[in-house]
Amino acid sequence: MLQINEFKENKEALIAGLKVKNFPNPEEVVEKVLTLDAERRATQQANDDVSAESNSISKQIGMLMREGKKEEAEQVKAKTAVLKEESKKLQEKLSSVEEELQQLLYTIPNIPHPSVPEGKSDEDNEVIREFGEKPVLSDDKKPHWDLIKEYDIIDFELGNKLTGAGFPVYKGKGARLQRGLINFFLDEAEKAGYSEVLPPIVVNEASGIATGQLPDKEGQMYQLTGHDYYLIPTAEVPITNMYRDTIINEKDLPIKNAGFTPCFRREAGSWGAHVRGLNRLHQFDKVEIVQIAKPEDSMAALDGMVEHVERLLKKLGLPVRVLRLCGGDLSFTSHITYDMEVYSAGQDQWLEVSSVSNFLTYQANRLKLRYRPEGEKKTQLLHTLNGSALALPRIVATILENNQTADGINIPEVLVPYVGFDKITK
RNA sequence: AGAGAGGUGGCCGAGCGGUUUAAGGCGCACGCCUGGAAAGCGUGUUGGGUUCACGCCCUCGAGGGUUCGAAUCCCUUCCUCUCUGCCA
Repeated sequence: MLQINEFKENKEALIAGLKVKNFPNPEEVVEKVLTLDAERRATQQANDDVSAESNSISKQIGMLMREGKKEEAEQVKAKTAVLKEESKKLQEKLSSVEEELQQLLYTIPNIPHPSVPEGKSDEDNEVIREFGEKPVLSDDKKPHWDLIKEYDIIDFELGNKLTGAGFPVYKGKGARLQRGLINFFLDEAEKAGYSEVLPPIVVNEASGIATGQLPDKEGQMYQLTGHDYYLIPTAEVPITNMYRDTIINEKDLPIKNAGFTPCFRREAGSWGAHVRGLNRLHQFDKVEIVQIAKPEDSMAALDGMVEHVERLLKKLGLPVRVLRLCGGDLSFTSHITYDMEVYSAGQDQWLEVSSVSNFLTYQANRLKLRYRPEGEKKTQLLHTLNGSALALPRIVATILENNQTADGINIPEVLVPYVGFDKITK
């Protein structure tokens, strides 16, 4: 969530930013935050004063007791009743004001970067780069949902039997391709300086709150019964939360981690032709990259992450376009996001395969993730960033569709050592 | 899962109702000493709220309670260790 300081110091910029994000009534909400904060401070101060007084009385009683002056002690004790009453009231008020402020802050999204274009939906996203050749396929080209049946490499019906819709079974060369891609992505991340982690795919409530999935987006996650545990929608959640409640040494920054996990999304309500086959699943595999950077370095770190993802896509030989998301399409917690889409020739569609974002201190504030700048007394919040590098299903779909030939599907050269074959045939 | 023992500062570890303002040690930082170093001596060393600042308040796993006063007593909860059970 945003820091109170941002409201005090950059009120106008903040209101303008909220407008870009299509947040309703920003002026009103910002004023409300400032009012609540002033109330919080006043109440806190009043309560502290009462505490100071009762502390001093208690010490006095202690001293009198030690000296054996019981009657005097009793007399002083009588004074505390009023203070107790007062303190109780103030504390109740304080926690209700704090709660209200907290809840309000939870509803306020992150502020977009100045370069983020205005806009309502994904149609207003800005294409900033395009590269890679679209393949020229014969007229009998097929979408991947036909190809996977033809070559028997991914089985949706079998997944239906085991679980339900959106949980496919990868078989034979399909499974092998999946495993090869994961290793390829992890190796490339390692080469780019990301240190590998393999985190749990089940997380608790505190983790969900810190990265912004909770409160209110629990509908998107699968929850375990009997626990406040959730299946992760992305490795961002466990990896970023590794640094919850920590103060990082400046010399250890930036922190760069990469991790492979399965991801689980309920995707309630989405249906239709554009989500056929591998385009949208309830369980899918993804390699995620995460960085924790000093504020002054985070935008450069973001560029580095985008470059890394672009390099992967180039190596796979896929046609790519890079989008800068508009205010309306930007996620709740994001300051700026670049989406990478690949052109999937069999279905003639651009598919999002990566989303790279800088969250500034928005997550770090909930995470209490800080460092102490050289020579400073106070700690400072860090910036968190993450990106998919990459999400597998749509990459698989595109590889299959774009490399289909009459006698099989060619595997991109860079993957051949990883999968152990260069063609998928019948 | 059952029984028992525990969770105290960067780390070890004392404290079990009032000079705790958390002893003592280790580590770390700075200073003195030294030709230089080691040793020794001295000072500092959780995080947060509020304040121009001094200060004040909160923080002994977390949350409640008892009390004038809680690290200390009571309840709830989470976690760790040992034994038993189960198990890849």
